Amino acid sequence: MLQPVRGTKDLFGIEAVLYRKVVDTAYAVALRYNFQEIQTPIFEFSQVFQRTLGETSDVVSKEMYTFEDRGGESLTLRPEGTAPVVRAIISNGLTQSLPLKLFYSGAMFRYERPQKGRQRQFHQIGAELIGPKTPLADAEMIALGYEVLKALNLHSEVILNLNTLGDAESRTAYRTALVDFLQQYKNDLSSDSKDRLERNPLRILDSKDETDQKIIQSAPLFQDYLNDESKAYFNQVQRYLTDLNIPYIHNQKLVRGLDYYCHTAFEFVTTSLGAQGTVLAGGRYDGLMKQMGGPDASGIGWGSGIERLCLLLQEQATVVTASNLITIVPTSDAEEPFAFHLAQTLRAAGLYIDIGYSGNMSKRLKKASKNNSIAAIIIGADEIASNTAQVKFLNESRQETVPLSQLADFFNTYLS
RNA sequence: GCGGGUGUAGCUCAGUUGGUUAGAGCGCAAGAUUGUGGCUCUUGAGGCCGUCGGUUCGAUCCCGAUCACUCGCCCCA
Repeated sequence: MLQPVRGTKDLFGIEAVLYRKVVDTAYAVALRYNFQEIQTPIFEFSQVFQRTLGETSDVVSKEMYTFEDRGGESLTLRPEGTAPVVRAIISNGLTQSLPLKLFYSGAMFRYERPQKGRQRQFHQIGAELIGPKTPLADAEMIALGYEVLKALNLHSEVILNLNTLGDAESRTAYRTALVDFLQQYKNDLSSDSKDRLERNPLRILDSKDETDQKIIQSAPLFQDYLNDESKAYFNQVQRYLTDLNIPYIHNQKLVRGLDYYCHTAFEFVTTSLGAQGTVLAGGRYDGLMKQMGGPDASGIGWGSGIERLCLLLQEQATVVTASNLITIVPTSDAEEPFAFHLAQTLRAAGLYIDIGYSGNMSKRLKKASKNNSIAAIIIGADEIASNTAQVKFLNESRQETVPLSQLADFFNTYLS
């Protein structure tokens, strides 16, 4: 059996249509915010991800497609979009032209067990705003995400979860307090959480284990450890969102898995995709650029899974928009050359033309119905002799004779 | 990476308590219709019953492994 590689998928038909719709819609919205497109290579030196995402993160420790090329370099298929974009900014000296607003779409790769809404090769749209460190930037990025979802008519299916991870100082203070607190319950924690206590204690906050949750209830709260600056920053972001009427919930347990995040973190989440409910997510990453060897510029960005968006679009039964297709129906094989020539002429005039290929006339008309044509142009010996065509409107049960020379104008007028 | 479920036609699914040529509906193709689609009727094509191995005189069916899909965990988009 010729199977595609595990966790990969062929895209065609309605799925391909939806995929394109998502990308085109998102880019059109991003353009209104003055985002420019960027395309980075599909793979990078492994260091790009290892150094930035955090050695203990799941992505780096078990999910990367890493391989050695023939020159002995360790390369990795990109598991996410932010690190390559930041690398590209440094590589190309774009740090001279901050602020930058960049939009991308493309394939990402993670070696995971596939599930609904989770593939090994998946595709993201994403946006990064690099330079300004102001709550306005955070709010603008969230607004962009919201507007993209809105343009796809998905905003009502999704809830914005918002949190702050504070600056480095606040986070370190809280982390210490949390670990101190959890140490006393160490033996009661789930095995996953015991592990997390070492690697990423904040993650324990959103554990699904019941016992963990009970313990967490009396744990110290992040907001009590935020310094004034972090608090003020987050308050301002919230004020902007409220002012823009973007609904959200402050989810104090929202933690993001990658090392480079700080301050604002957000996820648009749906309940209708099972365990993979996160549809568009991101956050602020102030230390990333410097960590990668660039200047100390801050940034905020998000990524969104195109496949997940498409699943949601399918669930709400999106209607395929009928194009204005017209099918030319030769009454027999003898009229095919003439019909082909006519098709080319009409296409050149800007019309969408298909040809009914084989069988008797009945079959050819049937095909014109099936491909959703608005009309059939019937060409037989009589029509050729009289330089006319029979135009049959397929959803109006109406038919009229039109001179061949006027066909293009006839349809262009009809469709306008 | 861990645990559960499922694999029969392009799609949705029957079925065989182990026994010649494995079924239906939809879809596809041809015809009924020598120039008129959606409805109807007739006919046809299409399956190594996911793959490999074991048990058996004989396996699509029982057993094992493997692969894929799926649900949950982990994690994320």
